[in-house]
Amino acid sequence: MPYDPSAFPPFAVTVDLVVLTVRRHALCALAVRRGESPYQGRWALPGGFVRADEDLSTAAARELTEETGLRAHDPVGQNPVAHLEQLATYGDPQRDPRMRVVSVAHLALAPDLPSPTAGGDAHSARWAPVETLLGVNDGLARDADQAAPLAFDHDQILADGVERARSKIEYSSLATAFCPPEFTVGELRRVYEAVWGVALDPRNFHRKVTGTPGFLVPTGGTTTRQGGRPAQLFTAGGATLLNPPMLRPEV
Amino acid sequence: MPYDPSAFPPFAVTVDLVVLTVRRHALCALAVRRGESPYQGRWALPGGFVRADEDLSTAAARELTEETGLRAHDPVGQNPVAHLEQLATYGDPQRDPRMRVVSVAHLALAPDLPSPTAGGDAHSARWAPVETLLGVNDGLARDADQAAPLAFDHDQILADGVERARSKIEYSSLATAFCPPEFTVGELRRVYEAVWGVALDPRNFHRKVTGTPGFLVPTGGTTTRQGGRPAQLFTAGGATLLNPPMLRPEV
DNA sequence: GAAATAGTGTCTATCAGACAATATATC
DNA sequence: GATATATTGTCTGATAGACACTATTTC
Repeated sequence: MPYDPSAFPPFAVTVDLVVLTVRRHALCALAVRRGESPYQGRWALPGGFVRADEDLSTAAARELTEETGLRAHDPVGQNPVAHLEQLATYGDPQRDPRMRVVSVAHLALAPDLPSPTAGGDAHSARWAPVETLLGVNDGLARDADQAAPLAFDHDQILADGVERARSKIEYSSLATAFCPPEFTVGELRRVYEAVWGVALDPRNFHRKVTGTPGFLVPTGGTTTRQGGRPAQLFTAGGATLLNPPMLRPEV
Repeated sequence: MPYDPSAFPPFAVTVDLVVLTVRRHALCALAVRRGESPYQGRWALPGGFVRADEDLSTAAARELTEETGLRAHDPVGQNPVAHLEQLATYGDPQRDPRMRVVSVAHLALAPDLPSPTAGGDAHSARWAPVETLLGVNDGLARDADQAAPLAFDHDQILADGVERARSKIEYSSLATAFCPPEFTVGELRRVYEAVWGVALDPRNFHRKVTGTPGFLVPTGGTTTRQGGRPAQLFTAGGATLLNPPMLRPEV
């Protein structure tokens, strides 16, 4: 290994965040409008530099809190809690026109929030459906506010994050990260439907999730916030891996 | 985003490689002995600096070729071909005592090679069973050549790479990356057995893999290199995702 | 009562795992 | 023939998906 600490090529290291939530039956991501060049005025993923004494996951959690007020895995949290994990690292030499920047992308899954906190140093921020941000269907899905692709390689990062979320809720209990602390089976099902973009049979879904040990723990309470017959309330159980998995329907 | 190109904290960026193969019925990883401080004389994963004009995957492929002679995904390769993918990025501020180094670890899966090429700048190199390198069973599995943990955080990186390989062969055709271009169902089964450390029923395995469309393509030839009745030879089919998956037996 | 959502039960095709039986090589 | 591996077939229990039916709320 050619370690020569005095002569290594200098890199900047950033973290970028794919923050996903489910709003109004759609999978949405947090986007911020860039206030400076390059890509000034374009939408981008939130992110920022890793500080000199900071771990990558610490930097990601800090950016998440700055942008959304969410805490990552806060064990004693009064604050809303989000799931946070490393996604992938992007280091094309040309990805930032100014200098060599390696970005360690992270994926955050959060329950529906009232409205984006345009905090930190973001010029403005919004939740937008991932189809809108990515311009699926040859750009037809982009609306007036989203005519252009995301800045840098953030389209690719967002697409990778969405695919990670879509596949990971199959074999883990991660879908509960999109739900408030207490939720019904129907609310959990609507999360799966929004993330996958499919319709699921409510009866089979109910049988499946309540029959998987450790997935859901009934709180004893009920709610009727969806209308109709009152539904039992659950919290996420300790199980993180679902066996057997909840498989995406074939297309 | 607080981009200030003139005042970003400087990082060194490296790639480290988890190169896995199956030798003598055991899952083995490539380790190199460090010739310099820190961790001089200790075993480590192969790796090196990312060059100033080089993509991360390019750097990983270059290191792989330097260390093993393997080419990553060579489309017109006479050379042996390996599967190469990004694994995860490790950036604890203390992981290298000399300076801030962020390492983008990659995972390579290769067919059994004659012997490690002690090429590049590695002092020496060897294949060792991952249990030996990781010292499972409270260190009892480490032999005389492997009394100490790997250098830096390479124990963690190796463990993450092994777990990635173990889980990924469940739902993808990646196990064929451990096989030569032509292989039998029995050889493929012994790959699964070595990677997972379990025994699989040869009859159910055969029915499963030959019944999954696109997984295996018969070449028409047969071989008897395992003894017993001649077995059909196959090449890897185009399918990359296995549906339904090949599930690891419960423990 | 109509409509909506929650929850249970039933049927069927498919699949995983256990294992009998046959095929074809080497020793 | 003994032994080893390959390959096919059979049986059984679990599960996914389709869907009938009941329960309990709001309008």
